[in-house]
Amino acid sequence: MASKVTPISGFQEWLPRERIAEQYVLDTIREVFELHGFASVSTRAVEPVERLSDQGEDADKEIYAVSRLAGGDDEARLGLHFDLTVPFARYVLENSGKLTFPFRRYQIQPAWRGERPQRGRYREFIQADVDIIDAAELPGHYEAELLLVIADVFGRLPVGAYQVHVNNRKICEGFYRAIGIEDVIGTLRIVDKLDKIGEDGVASLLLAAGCSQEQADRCLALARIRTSDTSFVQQVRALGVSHPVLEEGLTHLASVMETAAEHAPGVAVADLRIARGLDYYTGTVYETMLERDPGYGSVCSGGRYDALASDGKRTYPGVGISIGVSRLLGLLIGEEGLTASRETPAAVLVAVNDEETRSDSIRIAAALRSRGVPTLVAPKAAKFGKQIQFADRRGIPYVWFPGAGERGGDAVKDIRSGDQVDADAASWTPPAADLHATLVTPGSSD
RNA sequence: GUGGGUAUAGCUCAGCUGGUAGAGCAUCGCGUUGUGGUCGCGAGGGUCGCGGGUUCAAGUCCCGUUACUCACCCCA
Repeated sequence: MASKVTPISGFQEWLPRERIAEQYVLDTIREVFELHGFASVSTRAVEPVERLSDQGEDADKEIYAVSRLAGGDDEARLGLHFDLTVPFARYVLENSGKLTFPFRRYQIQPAWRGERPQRGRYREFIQADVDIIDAAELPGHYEAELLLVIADVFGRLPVGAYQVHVNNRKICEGFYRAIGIEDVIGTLRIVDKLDKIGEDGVASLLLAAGCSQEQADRCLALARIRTSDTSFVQQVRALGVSHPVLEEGLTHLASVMETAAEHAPGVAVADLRIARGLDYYTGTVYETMLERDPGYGSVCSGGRYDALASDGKRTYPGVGISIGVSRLLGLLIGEEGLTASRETPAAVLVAVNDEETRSDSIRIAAALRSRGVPTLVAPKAAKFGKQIQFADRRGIPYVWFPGAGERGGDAVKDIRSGDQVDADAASWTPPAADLHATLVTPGSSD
C-alpha cells in the first residue's frame, strides 16, 4: 500500500510539540470551568439527523452523515454533531429525571461541519462549552456569569486583549418588528455583514430584501450603537422606536452589562450589531474578538436559548458559551508560533553507560517517576555526546549520568546551562518550571 | 454548493521561449571507547498529483480529473 499520504482539508493535526501547547490550553480551560463549578459531560459523536437538521434550514448541508461502509440504508440515519449545544439539549431531555437543576456542565469535544475550510474554519474542530440549563425558568444573572467565566479563562491564556461583544436578539427583533420588518433572522444576517461590506453594502442588501430606504436607515442606526456601559439604552430610546420585546431586550442587556462591569471590567461591550450564532438563540448573544486580529472571527460565542431543550411538555431554557479552541489555536499556534518548551513530556533522560548496566538506568528512571518526574531512558548506550544530543533534539532539559558523581553516586546535567551536579534519584527534583513542558510565546526569549 | 489560484525530494522552493531533474533546510552516517549544540566530509530520498492529447522529444504546451488553498454562503 504505497499510496501517497496527503492531508485532508479542514482536519488539523499538530506535531507533538504543538500538541503539548494545545493540551496546556485545554487543561487550563478545564481547570477554570471546574473552578466555576461546572460538571463534565461527554456526549456521543452522533445524533439522529432530524435532531440536527431541525435547528436551521441551512444546517443540513453542513452535517456529516454517518453510515457503515457495507451497511444497508434501512438503518437509523445518523449525523455527526456540528456543535455541543444541540447534543447537550438532547442529553438534558434524555436524563431530565436524573439531573439536578439548575444544571451546570462543561463539555470539551470535537464537532464537525462539512463546509469549505478556510482560515480559522475547519471541518473538525474542538469546542469548549459551558452551559447552565434550568427547568422552566432560567434567571437572567447566568447570562452575566458566563462572561466572568470567559474572562477567567482568557486571563490565563496568551490571547492578548479581547472583547466580548454582547447583544440581545430581542432588541433587534422588537426594533425590526416595530418598524415593520417581518424577516428578523434574514435582516440580522444582512446587518451582520457590516464589518465586511460596510454600511452602503448592507443598505443595498436590505433594499434588495424588500426594506424601504427608511427601514434600512433605521436598521443601520441601531447597528451603529456600541457602548461599553449601559448608555446604549438611551441611544436606542433616542431612535424613537418602541416595542415590548425591544424593552425586554434592553432591560436584560443592561443588567448583563452592569454585572460584567462590576466583576469583569473592560471585558464586555454592548454591540447592537452582533447577531450571529445559530437560529436557536432567543436572547443574549455573545461574540468574542481578539484585538490583535478582529477580522479573524469570533473565538468564543454563545447565547441564551429558551426553547432548544423541549420535549413538548417540558422546556428547559439554557444559556451557554463556546470557546472555539481549534480556531483560537489555529491563530496562536498555527500563525503566531505559540508552542511548547519541548516536544516530549520527559524532563529527564537517564543515560545508559553500557547495555550491561541498562537495568541501573531503568531503576533510576523508576525512582524519578515514582515522585512524578517524567523520565525517559536512553535508547542506546551510545557515546554520551549522542545521548545528550538525543535529549537536546527533543528539548529534554536534564540528562542523568549513572555513576558519574562523587564516590560512585549519580550526576545530573542541565544541558541548557551545562551545569552538572551530584544527585540522588530518591530525592532529586527539577525546578517546578522544568517539571512539565510550558507554553512558549513567540515574543519571549527562546 | 458557487467562483479564483496552486500541485516538482520529508519541508520551502528553482527549473528561462519543450531536449531524459536541482538548491537550501531536515534526516542518517563518519570525524580514532564516551559529556552535545558550531564546523568538515559523505549518504539516502523524486514514476515532476493522476489520466489523456500535441510533438522526434513535455516537469515545461492543451484537455480532463483529483487534492490542497483563497473568497462567497454559513459559522467556533
